[in-house]
Amino acid sequence: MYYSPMARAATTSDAFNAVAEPRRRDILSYLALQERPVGDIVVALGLEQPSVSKHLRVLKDVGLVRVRREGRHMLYRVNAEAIRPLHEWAGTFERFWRHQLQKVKERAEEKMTKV
Amino acid sequence: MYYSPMARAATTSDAFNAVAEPRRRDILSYLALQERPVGDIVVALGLEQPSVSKHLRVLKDVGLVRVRREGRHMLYRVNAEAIRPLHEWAGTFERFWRHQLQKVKERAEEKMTKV
DNA sequence: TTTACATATTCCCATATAAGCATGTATTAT
DNA sequence: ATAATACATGCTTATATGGGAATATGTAAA
Repeated sequence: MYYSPMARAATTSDAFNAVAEPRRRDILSYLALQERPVGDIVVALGLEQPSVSKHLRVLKDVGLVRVRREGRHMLYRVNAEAIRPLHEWAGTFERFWRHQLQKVKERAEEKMTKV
Repeated sequence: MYYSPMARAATTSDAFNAVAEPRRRDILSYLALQERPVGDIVVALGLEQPSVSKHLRVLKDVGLVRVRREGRHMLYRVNAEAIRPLHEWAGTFERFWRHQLQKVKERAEEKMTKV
């Protein structure tokens, strides 16, 4: 078997790769409030329709959004559950940034008492 | 000026793009515990040394890690503060997945009382 | 059945990898 | 000064975009 370079993981490989694209984060934030048809996203974010459809495809492939049809409209909504892994991974570092802030605070207080 | 397509945002454009690569998340998790030289990461994660150096370069460029030299060793450590934006963005969806879980729970309880 | 509307898909192309391999650069040891 | 150690960087290559433009698909309205 020959060498096959995985230049960069596919955007559809997981939620991390999918949300790396800023427009996709914008779309998710917009959809967070409420289920919406594609056209609304196009107008709200000022993007081209094909571009929005492609981004939605990626989001759907990784389970970050769900769709249902209503007449000519495709109503997309966020599947928040799929964002949890991201939140939890980042959360494993929470105690470290708290610790860093604590040290900054301590130094500030030390400076105050010295005055 | 001509059209210049940004095929995909640079891995160094922000923390979101930097952590999209699984190996870089592995490196961050490994460094979370403690400051480490490059060689330790190579051994611990079983990657090629140039590969680790390049990943560290990306992480450093977006401020996810800091370095200091100690003799021949370059000691890398996590800058947890840079992971916060990620945690906070994902956190804006927390109430939605809680809400989803709540509905699942309610349906389950409804089913129980019906029996 | 045309027509209009809403969305999805295809094709093209410049760009940015990530891994492998080779080589350059510090810094310490001999 | 030379060798060895620890990293960083450069080069090549196959791959996966994301935007633009055009076109296809699906549904409802006339």
